[in-house]
Amino acid sequence: MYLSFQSYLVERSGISVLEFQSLLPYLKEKEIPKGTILLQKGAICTHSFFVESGLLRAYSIDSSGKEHVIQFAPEGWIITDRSSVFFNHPSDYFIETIETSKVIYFSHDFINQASEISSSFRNYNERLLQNHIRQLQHRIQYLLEATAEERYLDFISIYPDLLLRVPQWMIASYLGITPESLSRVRKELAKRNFNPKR
Amino acid sequence: MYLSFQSYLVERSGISVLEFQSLLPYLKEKEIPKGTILLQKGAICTHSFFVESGLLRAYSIDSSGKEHVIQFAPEGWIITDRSSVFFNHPSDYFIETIETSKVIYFSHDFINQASEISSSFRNYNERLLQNHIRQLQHRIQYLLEATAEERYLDFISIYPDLLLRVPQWMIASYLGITPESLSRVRKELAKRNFNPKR
DNA sequence: CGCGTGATTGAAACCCTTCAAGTTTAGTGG
DNA sequence: CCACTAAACTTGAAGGGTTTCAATCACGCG
Repeated sequence: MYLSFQSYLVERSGISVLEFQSLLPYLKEKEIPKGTILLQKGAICTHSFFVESGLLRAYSIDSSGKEHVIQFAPEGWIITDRSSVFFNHPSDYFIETIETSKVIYFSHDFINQASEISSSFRNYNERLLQNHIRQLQHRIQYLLEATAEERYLDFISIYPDLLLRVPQWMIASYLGITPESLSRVRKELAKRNFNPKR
Repeated sequence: MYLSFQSYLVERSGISVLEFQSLLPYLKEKEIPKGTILLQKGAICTHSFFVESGLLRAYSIDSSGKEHVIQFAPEGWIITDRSSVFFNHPSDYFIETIETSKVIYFSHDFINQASEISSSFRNYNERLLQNHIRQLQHRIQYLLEATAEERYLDFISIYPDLLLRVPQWMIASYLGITPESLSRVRKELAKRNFNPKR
């Protein structure tokens, strides 16, 4: 059952199968029903989650009670509150399953141990961090520069597969607009003969 | 002249003075006049910049020609396009001196070499990355959740010292609003007897 | 079948932008 | 040190994009 995570890591990080096997004690796998909260705001995030199947999201709730989606994580993605894990701070957000999902839990110890025994894993982990920064930067750029429509087009070009799986109001939340606005954006695009893959 | 960078690194990263001395070949220092561009959009960012004195900023220019400030870097800060350095991609933005500045240039080789000879430097570097992620996440949260006024108040609580040194239109650009809007926000705050340190 | 959640649509309100003046500030050369 | 100019900041009025609120429609699930 860890096979998917194993082949993922072996392929991406260059860690060997044997090395991975030695890390098994740091892992646990769970099947999580749809709508389950894996991380509560205010709690310290002790684990990161690798999604073997299903779909998760991270979101915050602001002072006026509105949700803001921070990240989606379909199969093959990792989702966590890095800052909370790394700095041992209470988390600012929630992590929840959007679909029933098979999830691998791994702690910071896993990463430390893996970095210890495999320098290529250490490099891989840094690549992950750098990539995360790149992605956050991209999102900031779009929030500063782009209209709702442009942000939506960007979203579907990056995550075309999520269009069908994520409720529209969550996408709106990710884009920083209301569901009503997204609906109007889509209507406008349809009028101009735009057709996302569906 | 490298003393400030040396004591900064020794104190923060736990690298020893001797180790730092051995890294000197990877460093160069320059005095840069105000308004000089250190990194051009489209160029590959080969160096990071430690600010010994003065003030720099990173900014992008969008398709309609508008500037968007990504980061300010006063003395004691590091400014760079991490993604460009790490992935060898053309940079999306510019880095420019707002004031005449004394700047230390260091390449990725410096970081690799320092990580090689000092595990505490390696840890420090990861802390830097994690911290960067935390800060970007915070900014996204504010762009999604907060009004112009809230973003401004957040800005001056985090960077009170920059208020006096950075032209207002650049702060507006950082906040994602027009200079006119920021002016009105400030007027509104003044009317409500709000007084930033000045 | 009916209920609840999500999506759509309309109208009014709101925040912020745009454009177009003015005013202030800062820097430069005489 | 003043005069001049350019840049930065302010202010007003009009406009645009997005939100809010409310009502309606569509659909999946018990």
